[in-house]
Order: sequence, then C-alpha cells, then structure tokens
Amino acid sequence: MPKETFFNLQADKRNLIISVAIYEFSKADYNTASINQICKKACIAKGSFYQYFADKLDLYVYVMTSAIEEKIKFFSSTITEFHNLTLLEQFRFLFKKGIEFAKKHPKYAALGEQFSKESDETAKSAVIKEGNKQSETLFMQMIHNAKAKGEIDNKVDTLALTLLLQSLNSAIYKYMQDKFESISYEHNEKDINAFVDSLLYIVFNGIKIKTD
Amino acid sequence: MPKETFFNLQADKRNLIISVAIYEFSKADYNTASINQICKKACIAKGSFYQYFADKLDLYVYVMTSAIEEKIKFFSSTITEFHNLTLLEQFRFLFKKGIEFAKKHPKYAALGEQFSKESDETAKSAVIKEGNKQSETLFMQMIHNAKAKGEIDNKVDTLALTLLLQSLNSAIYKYMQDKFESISYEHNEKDINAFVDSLLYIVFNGIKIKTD
DNA sequence: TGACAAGGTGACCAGGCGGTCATATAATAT
DNA sequence: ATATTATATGACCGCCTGGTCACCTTGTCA
Repeated sequence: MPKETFFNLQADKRNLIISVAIYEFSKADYNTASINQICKKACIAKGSFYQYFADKLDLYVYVMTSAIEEKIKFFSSTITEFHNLTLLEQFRFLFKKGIEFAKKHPKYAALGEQFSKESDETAKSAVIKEGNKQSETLFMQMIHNAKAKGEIDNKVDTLALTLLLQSLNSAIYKYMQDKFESISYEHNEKDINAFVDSLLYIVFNGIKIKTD
Repeated sequence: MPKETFFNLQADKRNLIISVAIYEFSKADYNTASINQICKKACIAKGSFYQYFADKLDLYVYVMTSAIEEKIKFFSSTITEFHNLTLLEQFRFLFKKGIEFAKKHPKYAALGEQFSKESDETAKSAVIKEGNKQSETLFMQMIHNAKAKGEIDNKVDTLALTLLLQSLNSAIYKYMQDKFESISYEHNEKDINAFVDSLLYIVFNGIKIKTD
C-alpha cells in the first residue's frame, strides 16, 4: 500500500502518477518497467516517489489491484439481470462486457494482459495474494448452475470448459488488438461481435456435422 | 547467426553454452535474461561470448529458431499417417504430440512458452522473421480440408476455430505445468490425456444438451 | 518572528547491464 | 625458431537500475 503522503497529494498529481505508472507497467514487464521513467514522465523527483511508495513492488501491486477492482466494479454494476439469462446469453454477456471494458478502459485492459504474461514470480504472487481468482470461480459456478438446470450436456467436463473459456478471453483480446491497430473502433465493432458469436457457436454446438 | 568461431568450437563446449542459454531464456524474458549470467554458468569469458555471437539478439534468435526447428522435426517425423485420420483424430494427435514433445524436450517447450509471452518487439519480430506462423496455417489447412470432406459443420468459422485451437494449446501447457509441479510424470499421463479428450469433446460436440 | 512539521529534491550509492579491446595464449605454417 | 593466425581473457566503458539521504522549501501554528 502507498504511504499516507501519497493519499495527501492533490488529486491531479496523484492521478498523473498513477496513469503514468499504468502506461509503464502495461508497456513492459515488471523488471523492465522503470521507476526512473515513471518519475520523469510524472514530473516528480526520485526522492518524492519514495515518499509515496515503499518500493517498486508497492506501486506495482497498487496499480494492478486498482485495475482488477475497476474491472469488478464495471462488471458488477450490470450483473443484476444475470440470473434471468440462459448460459449462452450469460457467456455472450460476459465476453461482450469484457470487450466493452477493454474499449472503455484500454489502459486497464492492457495492464491485465501484461500481468497475465508476467514471469517475475515475486511480482506475480504479490498481486495474487492481494485477492484474485474470481473469474475462475465465477465461470465454474455458472457452469455448475447450468448443469443443475439441465441446460448443458453432463458429459462436459467443468474444469476443461472453464479453462477453455479463460483461453477464449485472451483469444478475443488478441483478435481485438489485431483489428484495432490502426482502424477506428466503430468500424470493427461488428467484426468483434461476430467473432465472439463464432466462438460461442462452436462452444455450444460443437464443430461436428449435425444429424438433425 | 553465430559466428564461424562458434561452430569451430568443441561440441561439448558448444552444447553447454546453448543449454545454458536455453535455461536463461526460458526462465526470463529477453530483457531480463542476462549475458553475464550465461557466461558465468557456461564458464566462458565475456570476451569469448562476443567472439561467438554478434550480440544478445543473435544468441536469442539462434536459440529460439533451434527450438522451433526441433519441434517441427519432432512433428514431421510421425505425420505421414496424418491424412488417414479424421479431424478429431488429427487434433487429438497434434495435442498429444505436443504434450509428448513438452515431456521429451521440456526445456524447448518452456522456451516456446516464454517466447509466446515475450513483450520486447525487437526480439519477437527478429525471431518471427526467421520463419514462423506454421502452426496457424497448419490448423487452417486442416479445417479447410475437413470442411471440404463434409466432416465439420460449415457454420463453424475457420478463423475462430483456429484461434480457439491455438488457445487450447497454451491451456493444455498450463494444465501440464500445474500437474507436473512436484509429482511424477507417469502418474499424471492419464489425467492429461483425459483433459485433452474433455477439451476435444467440447469442441466437437458442443456443450448444449443433445436431442438425439 | 520563530519553531516545528510535512513535503520536495537531486546528487549519490552500489550493482548490474550489454558491449569493447588490448593483451595473452595456443596452434599452425614456414 | 620464427611468423602468422585463431582463440581466450577480464579489466574497462558508458549507461541504467532501484534505492537512500542530507538538505531545501513550504505551510501552519504560537
């Protein structure tokens, strides 16, 4: 956690530091990201930085957990209608919400993507200890409920489906990044939605020729 | 490409350097991996290293492309029987071959996994330029053939399925890593095969309740 | 006005990095 | 025995890193 001094800062300055840090940590992994660069871009002295944060890890954990909290907040705000939906609708809803989040908060999304690649174990576990793993249990619970309701094939392995869905998340993100490189957002919205529906079609119907 | 001096080296020394480099580059990303450490562990002087390789990138590209070549060699040796198989059997074959490869050459597999996370664009594109993208086109061709043969549902989007299958690859790798952390290989072989089959069951049959 | 606290600063530290180079050694050819 | 070539070496370079600290500025009370 940042020191008290940091929270006593003017909001403008505080926000600048955080947004610079988000940029730095989404651009490069933990070891490569540089405190010196963050200080320079945020126009603060090195010494000031260490009056706000205990060390590099302190800032990293703070920024990452903020992004996670933001995402949870974003999702939970519209999840009330959730139990009325079928599983297909729930999945589509989640994926589309995910895309929406990435479009609304591209910096947080990039941060999350960078975190999922992070190979520094110290940095990784420091963030995870701070409270995570929600998405896995969320998927599992959804699947469990749908099975109980007789909505999906009992032969489907819950864990396998969970990992599959998590994989799809990053596949969608990669697809988005490719599409969004230099073209306008609006223009690609249809493409991405179609891509999500294609993935969901496979997951629900399988790829085998149907007999009916 | 390494300099001539490197290839004039005794095989033992050459292999030691390479295996140390493989270890270093599979443990950490391109920027974090250290030439100094490689020299120390391979018992060669810094100056010697730069008589073998032009720079860090030279070694990186050499090691990565070696791993890719090794994997291609491993696959192509047993792929003759391929056209007799159904698509399901082909996919199962590929995934199981992948697992086999990771078990036989865990260091190459770890290297590949690290590469897929690499965020240094210079390092990444230097390797890709050296010849890659085979797996994507392989999957696409397989799907295309299967569609022509009427083996899979035409409503399935080829690109979506390709990205899905690539995602599954890394999902399987993660599952393996979890399982293999401290227990014997043999003991988990059944688990992993079952996991692969669970994934393939979903991909082929979908998760929806069947009417037949 | 003076005292005390809180915040801001950048030179400085030790250590690591990728990369160089003059020099030393070994092996070969004349 | 000498000259020539190929290889081995580690001190050294400039640069960057995360982190420290003595000093300076600012603001708030008395």
